[in-house]
Amino acid sequence: MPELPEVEAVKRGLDQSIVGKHVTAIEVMWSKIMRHDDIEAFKQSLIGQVCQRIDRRGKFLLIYFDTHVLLSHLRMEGKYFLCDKEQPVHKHTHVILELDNQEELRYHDVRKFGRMELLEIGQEFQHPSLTKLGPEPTQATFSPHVIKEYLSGRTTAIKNILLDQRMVAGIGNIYADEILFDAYVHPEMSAAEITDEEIQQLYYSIISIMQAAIKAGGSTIRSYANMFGEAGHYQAYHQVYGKDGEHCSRCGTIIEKTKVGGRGTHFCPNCQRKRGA
DNA sequence: CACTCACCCTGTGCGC
DNA sequence: TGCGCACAGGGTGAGT
Repeated sequence: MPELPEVEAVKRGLDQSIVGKHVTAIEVMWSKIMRHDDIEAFKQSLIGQVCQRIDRRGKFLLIYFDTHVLLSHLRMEGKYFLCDKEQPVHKHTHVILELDNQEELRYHDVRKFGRMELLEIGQEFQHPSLTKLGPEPTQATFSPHVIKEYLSGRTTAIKNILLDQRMVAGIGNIYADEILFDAYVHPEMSAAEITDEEIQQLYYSIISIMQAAIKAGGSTIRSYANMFGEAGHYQAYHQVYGKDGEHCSRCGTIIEKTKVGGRGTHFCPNCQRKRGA
C-alpha cells in the first residue's frame, strides 16, 4: 500500500534507473491497467521517447518523456522493476517498457488496482486527478490555517479528512492512523470538533511522520518494495497500525482496531479520547 | 455540495 | 488437508 513515502522511494529509484534511457518497445498484458481504450495509440506515442525526469504529486508518479508524461498510480501493490530482458516475466507483470541495453522497466501489480495514463506534456496540470490534490505536506502552502479552513463545518470523522487527498496529498491508511496517534486525536472525532490546539498538533504530526517515513524509505507491510527490491524500514516505528492487541508504547493500554469510513483503523483508546457526545 | 458505499482485484488467513 | 469466505484498501463514480 504505497503512500507518499513509498511513492517517493519509487520515484528516487526511477530517477536512478530510467532517466536518460529510451523506450524501444512496449508490451501491455493487462490493458485495464491503462486508462486508454486504444493501446496501440498509447504505444505509438511513447515508443522512441527518452525519459527526461521523474516527478511525484501525492501518491501519483509522473514519468516525463520528450513530449508525453506517464501518470502512474500504484494503488495497493503496484511496483516498478528494472531488469534484464532475459529474466522470466512474472505472472503479475502487466506492462513492460523495453529500454536500451537489454533492459526493461516492468510494472508488476498482483491486485491489478494500479492505473496509468499517458498525457501530452502540459495536460497533466489540467488532469482531474492532479487538480483535486491538496498541497504536499512539506509545501509552504500547507499550514494549520489550511487544516482549520478544511475542517470547519464538516461532520465527517477526522480520519476521513486525512485520507481525503484534497486537504493535503499523500496520506493513506497507515500514516493516517500513525498521525492521529502521534497527535493524540481519536480517529472518529468529528472534524468540526477538533480544537485549534489539536489542529496545530495534527499539522506537526503530519509533517514529522511523513518526513520520518520518507527518510526510512517508507513502510513494508505486506509486499511493498522499492525499485531495487528493498523493503522500507518505517514499519519498525509504527505505533498503532497493525498493533491491535498489543500494548500502547506510551501508556500500556491495549491498542484497538475498528472501522472508520470502511477502513481498518488502529488507535489507543486511552491516548486518543473521543470527547463530547 | 457533503456524505456513504460498491466496485475493482487476488493472495492471505481464518473457521470449520 | 481443504474448502469457503471475509479481509486488505485508493480512487472513482453512483446514489442519497
